[in-house]
Amino acid sequence: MLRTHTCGELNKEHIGQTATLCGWVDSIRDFGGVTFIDLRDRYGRTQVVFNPDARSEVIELASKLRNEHVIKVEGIVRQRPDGQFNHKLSTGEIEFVVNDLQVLNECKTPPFVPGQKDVPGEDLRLKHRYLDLRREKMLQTLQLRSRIIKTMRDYCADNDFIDIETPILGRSTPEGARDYLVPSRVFKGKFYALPQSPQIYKQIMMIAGYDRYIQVARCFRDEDLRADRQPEFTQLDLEMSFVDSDDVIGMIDGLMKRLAKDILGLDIQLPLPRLTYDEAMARYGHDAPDLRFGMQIVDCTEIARDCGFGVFKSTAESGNFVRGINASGAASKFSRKRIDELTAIVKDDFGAKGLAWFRCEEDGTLFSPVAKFFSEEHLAEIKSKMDAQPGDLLLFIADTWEVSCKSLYGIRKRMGAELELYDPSQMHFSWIVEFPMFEQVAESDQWSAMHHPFTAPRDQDLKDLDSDPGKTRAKAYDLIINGYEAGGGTIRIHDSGIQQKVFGLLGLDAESAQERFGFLLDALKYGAPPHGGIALGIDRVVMLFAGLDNIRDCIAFPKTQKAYDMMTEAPNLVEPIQLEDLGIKVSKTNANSSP
RNA sequence: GGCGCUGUAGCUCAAUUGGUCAGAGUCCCGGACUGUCGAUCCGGAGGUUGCGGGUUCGAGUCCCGUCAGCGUCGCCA
Repeated sequence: MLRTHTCGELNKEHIGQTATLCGWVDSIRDFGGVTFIDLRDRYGRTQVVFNPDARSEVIELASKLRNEHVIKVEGIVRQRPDGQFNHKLSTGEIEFVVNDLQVLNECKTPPFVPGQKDVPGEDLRLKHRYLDLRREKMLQTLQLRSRIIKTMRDYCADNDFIDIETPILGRSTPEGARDYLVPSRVFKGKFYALPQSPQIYKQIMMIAGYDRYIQVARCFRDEDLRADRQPEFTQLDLEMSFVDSDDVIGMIDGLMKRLAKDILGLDIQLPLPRLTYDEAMARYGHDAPDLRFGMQIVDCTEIARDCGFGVFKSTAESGNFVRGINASGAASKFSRKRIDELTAIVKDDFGAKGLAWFRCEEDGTLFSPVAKFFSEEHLAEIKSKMDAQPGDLLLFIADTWEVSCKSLYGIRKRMGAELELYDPSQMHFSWIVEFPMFEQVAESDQWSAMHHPFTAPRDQDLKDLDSDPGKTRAKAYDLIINGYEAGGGTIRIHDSGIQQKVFGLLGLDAESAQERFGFLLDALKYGAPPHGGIALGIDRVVMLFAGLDNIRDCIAFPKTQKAYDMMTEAPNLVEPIQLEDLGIKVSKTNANSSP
């Protein structure tokens, strides 16, 4: 080792000792005579002092030091003078007096310095990620990530889970997200697919008798990115045999309790609250609601049915819904202009036809541009149903169930943040359960799997599989943290007969099901135990535990919104010979898309 | 693919309604300074305002296109 200690290690216990430190120059304070340098590494910062009585070569060399040079210093640990302790540093009671200095490597003038107050633009950070990762915040987040994953692994190991790796080069399966494909050189014209998740492999492991499996698994989905979505991401993938929903949920409850305690020092109550899918949609308009605040959706369709406002009345009469939320105390904070902005959002983003609003005045009356279409009685009914108090703002969407859900969810989410209805550091864990097995494919009588085609229906719903597929509820559960889907799982079908039936409903005939999933269907016939599991989005969990608002900041080398790696410039062109080897001819290139 | 925000010095940002608006801090270069820890002080260098058109007497500012980053809808079993 070039060093005897790290930059976060020395303290008053070491006073008088000689030591050698290595690190990056974090800042320089040159007084002509004495010069101070903060030396930084992963572990901390140590103030390094160059005194005027040092050897002249050392002083000469020190005067040439610049930010981010990598140096090695030998010297003596000394207590700082009285009143000059730096309580922000773990090493703040001592300083390191240099006898000898060696510049291990210089640093070009960097585009930005890790210690600067203002965070540089994200494109610059991604291009020079090696500099960005030196920033304290990035270091903390990646350390937090490491601790979270370790806690997950420890917890699973304590519960007899076995960690098994599954292939990255797999087979493309229908449905789901777009696959990332890898061409085969040997089988020209054929492709591997990178796993969207290790779903099928872990089920096979159950059939093989490895009754508790986990994997910290990299997953790949070629879909458009979001703040909480990257093309490659990491899951804690977990599967158990001889279990039902409650067993898996209970196992994850325990994991969340341990994570909250070990990582955040929080005590959370178990069992975590559960909400059915139907309740979540009715109250919050979404299957991953942020439950840190109320502002629940209220259905006013019945009042609307016989009111004088044509939009409301016709909506109710056509079998659609008039629902609203009470933005408590928002009347003064939301000007006419801000309401217009909300209206634009629900129209543009969710296809709503409009946004009706009422303001509850000081005297308790409801003011609204459309109030004139309502009788006193109807206004009173609305006020009572919405529990409107003076200063409240009521917002209504009259539309289909789907549009009203999306719109009100969107508004609620925005208002909750803007009105500061919750403490951003608060953590709320919950489960959404009893998802529908199927959802109707738009404008057709075709069904698609809400989760995936191996999801088991609830036992009491088996009878509906033939008669009323839309009514069947699945043994599916999503873990929600602060309005984010942090994980989701299901109990799987372990009966090949039921599996065939579900495939049938999904429009997969026996032949094509056999063609695509034959190996799984076969395996199910060779003694498959009842089993189920879950996958947690580790990047999202880290994001939430770190209090961040995007997962790029919890990933060492993330990609941009176009799935581009600004540092390595991937994806990129390959040599013609490589394509030739693969038997691939590129017919269309996007010359405009740089670089 | 749609909608929106952003793009000005290496970096972070500023620049009334289109009119000495090319500016600050920091970084960089040179100098001063023996106790700072966001050191301080003096001096200097540094920009074709992302790119391409257009409107105008005049564009960083307005319009159109385009590129990039971000947010979002679609999409993500």
